Formats: sequence, structure tokens, C-alpha cells
Amino acid sequence: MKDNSGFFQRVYEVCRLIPRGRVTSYGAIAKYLGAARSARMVGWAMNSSHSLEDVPAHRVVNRNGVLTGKHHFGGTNAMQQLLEEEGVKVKDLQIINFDAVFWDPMKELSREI
DNA sequence: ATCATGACTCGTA
DNA sequence: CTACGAGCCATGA
Repeated sequence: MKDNSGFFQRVYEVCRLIPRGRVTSYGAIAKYLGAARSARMVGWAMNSSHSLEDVPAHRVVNRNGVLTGKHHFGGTNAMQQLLEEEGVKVKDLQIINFDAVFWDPMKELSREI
């Protein structure tokens, strides 16, 4: 892949690799890509992925397990609703058992990179 | 080429 | 404990 910006494309792919019922953080994806400090870029990449159905951006939250980007999902509880439908309990934009549903690409896909 | 912005993260007060 | 500021890289104008 690397036909497009590259960075975005990689972020999309990692998002697609997120198993249903699990979530990850921007920093985790950024770290997997080799740019732990560029978590902003990951979030921004999601902004572009917002138009792609293949990218479950609702499974990506901040390091605190808070749905920071829910505002971009329609302004309502769309993101929370999607997570709850997959089995992820969310309370006040905060994921419950975040530690249990957290999915680390670096830990799960470490041997690939 | 530079300036400004962004769905984040970390360190210090 | 909470709050604020600075750092970071990529994109768009």
C-alpha cells in the first residue's frame, strides 16, 4: 500500500485490524508506526478515515479510554452506541474495563514489524 | 518556503 | 488529586 500519504494508509490498516469488541489508543497506533509522539497525526488520520467505512474509528480512543472523537461522529452518542453494540461498555464517554478491552497493535502484531 | 491547526501524550506546578 | 503548558509530526493554505 504506500500509494497514498503512507502514514494515513498505515493508520487505516491498523484500525481495520482492531478485533470487534476491542479498542486501542492513538498513542498505541502511533507507537506501532514508530511515532509515539505523533498521536495527533493518528487522530487526524482518523479524521480522513471518517469517510471510510472500512475504518472503525469508534474503536480508537485516547490514552484515558475516553471517546475524545465522539464529537466527530455526529455530535451525539453514535460512537458510544457503536462500542456498546460490540460489547464495550461506555459511561460518560469513558470506556469501562478499558484495560480489558484494550488492544495493543504492538503487542498483538509485534512480530510482523 | 512559512504559518497555523489538529479525534494526543507527557511532565510539572 | 486536578489543571496547565509544551512537544510532536503531517496536512492545507
